[in-house]
Amino acid sequence: MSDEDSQILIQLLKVLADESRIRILGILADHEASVDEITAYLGLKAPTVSHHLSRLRELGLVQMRPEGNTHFYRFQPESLRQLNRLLQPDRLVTMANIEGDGWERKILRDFLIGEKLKEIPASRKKRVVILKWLAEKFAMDIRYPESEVNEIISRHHPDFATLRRELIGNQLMERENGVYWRINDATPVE
Amino acid sequence: MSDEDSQILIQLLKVLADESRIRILGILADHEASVDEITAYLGLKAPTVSHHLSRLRELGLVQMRPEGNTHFYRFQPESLRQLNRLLQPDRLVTMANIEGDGWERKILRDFLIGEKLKEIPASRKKRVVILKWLAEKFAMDIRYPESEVNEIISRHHPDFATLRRELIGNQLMERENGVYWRINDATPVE
DNA sequence: CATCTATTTCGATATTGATCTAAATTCCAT
DNA sequence: ATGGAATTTAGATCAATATCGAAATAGATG
Repeated sequence: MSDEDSQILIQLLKVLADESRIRILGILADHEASVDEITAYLGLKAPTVSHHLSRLRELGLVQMRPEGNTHFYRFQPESLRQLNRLLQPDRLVTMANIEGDGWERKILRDFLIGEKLKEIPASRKKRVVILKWLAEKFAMDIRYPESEVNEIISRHHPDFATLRRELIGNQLMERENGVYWRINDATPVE
Repeated sequence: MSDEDSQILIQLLKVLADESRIRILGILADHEASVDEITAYLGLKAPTVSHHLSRLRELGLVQMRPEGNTHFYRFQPESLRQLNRLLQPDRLVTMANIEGDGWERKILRDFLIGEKLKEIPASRKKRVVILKWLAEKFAMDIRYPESEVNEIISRHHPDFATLRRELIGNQLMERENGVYWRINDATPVE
């Protein structure tokens, strides 16, 4: 969904990022026009203009009305409003967070030597990746006393106190009366 | 001015029309980040990320803050607002109307054989170009009787009546009591 | 000073895409 | 039908550029 948004946004931007197509849109934003008329405006050959119009049409930026042999194109202003919506900073943030898991694997490669954690990442995002990996060392339905938690974490990194605290803070585990258990890791906290 | 706008707009769109750069903006819209951190997010090499950041920086989409050896980049939301402004339909129209005169020369090439008009263009815009060329056959400060107007137009095309009417209709000439004179051709009518 | 790390610069490669010519299509008119 | 005009499709060319490895730069650290 935000992935689809991202793809739509990029398609829109790619189609708009061309001087000829921008000028075509400028013409059509003024009045509907035929391929031939646009050809004259821009000094391009008909196949080129046709190609541009077809790309604009695919994304709903323009619409076509055939009349006999000539095709009249007109501008669809709503399409630009959609673009503006997708370009909101918060939309961009949610799109960026797709991070399909390709980069997660890279983080693991970077910070792990076998099962040993080289160091605790300073960046929060990287740290979450490591913590999710660490959480998987615990079974989903078992309640662990603190000593055992420490022991398990210690297999991977000496600073079990920090890591234990981070697991709680990032809601990958929960604690009550000195007993720990793993919880659903579906939604990382913002 | 609208030409500069057009160039800025296209530069902005070109820079944004890239998946990696959009994802970078998404990350930076969330929090400032170093090159290395972005590298990890995207799974790209440092030179690539550096290159993208430099392109984003040229257009003011991001800003850089060095801290020791590492460079922190942050997002500049105002830049996107500028883009939204430039994408308004009416702005697009004014940008398209630059038509520096390149296409006018093309129309003349297309419709003229020497001093003879092959045919009267059906599209209004093309027609205006031809009419402006035709108006130049008349001196600016002379008052012509209709018979002489017909004669002059006839040198270029047999249908002097239509062309004479069009010259008036498009306000390239004026008429009073059967006498015609050329007027300022500064602003074509909309 | 020597080294290590983060970033940038440089040069090369490989892909994408704007544009053109030639040919196919479709509609209109004779 | 045949021819002509407007548009689209197909194929080719050429320029722009995303990406990378190698090398240069600059800051921090011992």
